[in-house]
Amino acid sequence: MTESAMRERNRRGEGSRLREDILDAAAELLDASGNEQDVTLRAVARRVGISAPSIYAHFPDREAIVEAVVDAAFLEFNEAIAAEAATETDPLRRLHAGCSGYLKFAAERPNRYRLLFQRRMIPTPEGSVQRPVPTLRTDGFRLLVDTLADCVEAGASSSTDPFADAAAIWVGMHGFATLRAELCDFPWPPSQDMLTRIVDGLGRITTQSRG
Amino acid sequence: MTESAMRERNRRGEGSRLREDILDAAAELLDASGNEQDVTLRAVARRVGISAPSIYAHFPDREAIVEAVVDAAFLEFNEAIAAEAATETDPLRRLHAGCSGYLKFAAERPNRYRLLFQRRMIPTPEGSVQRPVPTLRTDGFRLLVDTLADCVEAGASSSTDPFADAAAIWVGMHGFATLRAELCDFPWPPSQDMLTRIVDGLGRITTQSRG
DNA sequence: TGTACATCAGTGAACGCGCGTTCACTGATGTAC
DNA sequence: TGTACATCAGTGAACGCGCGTTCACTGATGTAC
Repeated sequence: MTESAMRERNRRGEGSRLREDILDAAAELLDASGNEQDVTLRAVARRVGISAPSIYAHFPDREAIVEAVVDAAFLEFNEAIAAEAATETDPLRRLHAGCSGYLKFAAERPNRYRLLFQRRMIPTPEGSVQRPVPTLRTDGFRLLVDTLADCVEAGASSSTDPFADAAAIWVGMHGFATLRAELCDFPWPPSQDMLTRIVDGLGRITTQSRG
Repeated sequence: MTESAMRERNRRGEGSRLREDILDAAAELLDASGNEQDVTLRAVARRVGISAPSIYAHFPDREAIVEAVVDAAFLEFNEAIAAEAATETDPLRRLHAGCSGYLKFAAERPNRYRLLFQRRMIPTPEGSVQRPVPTLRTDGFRLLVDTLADCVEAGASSSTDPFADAAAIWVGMHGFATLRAELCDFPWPPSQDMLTRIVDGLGRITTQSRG
């Protein structure tokens, strides 16, 4: 990856392509280290093959780069789950498929996943108004609630509070995704086993619906 | 906390008291910031009220301080859970009490909790032997497995694999503890509700055992 | 009881490092005439 | 078709900062005689 040697100046009007390169480099750095603090302006610049100040044409500061990487990661994450869920039509199978996509994303890109839900919150400056959570960051959960509601309607779940039960499933997924990444030596049951335990146990899946 | 002004030199033979002060300061810094990277040698020294090089009499490097704080945190954590569990004799109630202690610790000292299971693993130097996980770090889980096994014996759980089901409960606890700390704005169900969902759902608690 | 001295518990200055950010600049590129 | 020039896409040097770590040191304190 001697990209620095290869990179040549963008042509006129194509300056914004550098923005993409910066985001890609930042995401790669994050995947490699898992530590947000390692995504420094200078490290990103080195990886892209530009000088550090060049970044300021596209991002106001270091934080803005990371923030953009998070948004991109959420987009990928949502798409990965939705794509997996879309392979099934039966609600219960769709629920499992979506959750399987969730775990797959977390297993394949653990550091990217960490970025989504384990990021240190930016301390809100005193007196400032709390920014609302962008819908981008809740799409995955909404799909989960809807799918669980479909399961109830289809008689596959006895849940009386799909929102709360979906929250419980999410909690289980997240716990598994993060602990498995952190404690590789733990004798985890097979991923499919664990998924079934979590989804069926927390989603109040009725026994007879599992043929 | 103008401790720096108050601190005076230890008497002869009491030099090791500084070690405790350093650990306390490091733990406090961590509680305040939640970011392990903020626990710098110099910040710790400032908080204790000593010069930075003084630390080297007690710790070989910065990493060793954090490592010692982690051990101390695990000790506290295990004791908090065991103490809560010890308030009950009925296995199922003991299971709930222990898990409640777990969540309480995580809620009261979220940054200390993060240190336990969300710490970036130290990349093992090439060719070095992997250190075995100290029992200190698995005591909590062992208690969980044993208690769930007691529930099975008492007829309160239909689990056929207490280890795997305990792992699932742990996963749920951890997911709830971390997500709740990270996403304060999410409309979480009450903590007790969530605990019941997780423990009963993943621990295969039989309906009739819940009076 | 007095005193020389070893030891203990630290200090202060300095090192080189990588960082975020600023500033004045440069040189290629497209365009107006 | 040629050329002056505005603009674009960056660069290079410099700033002040806090960091981990090293080194030679200091001054109080307890102890051997």
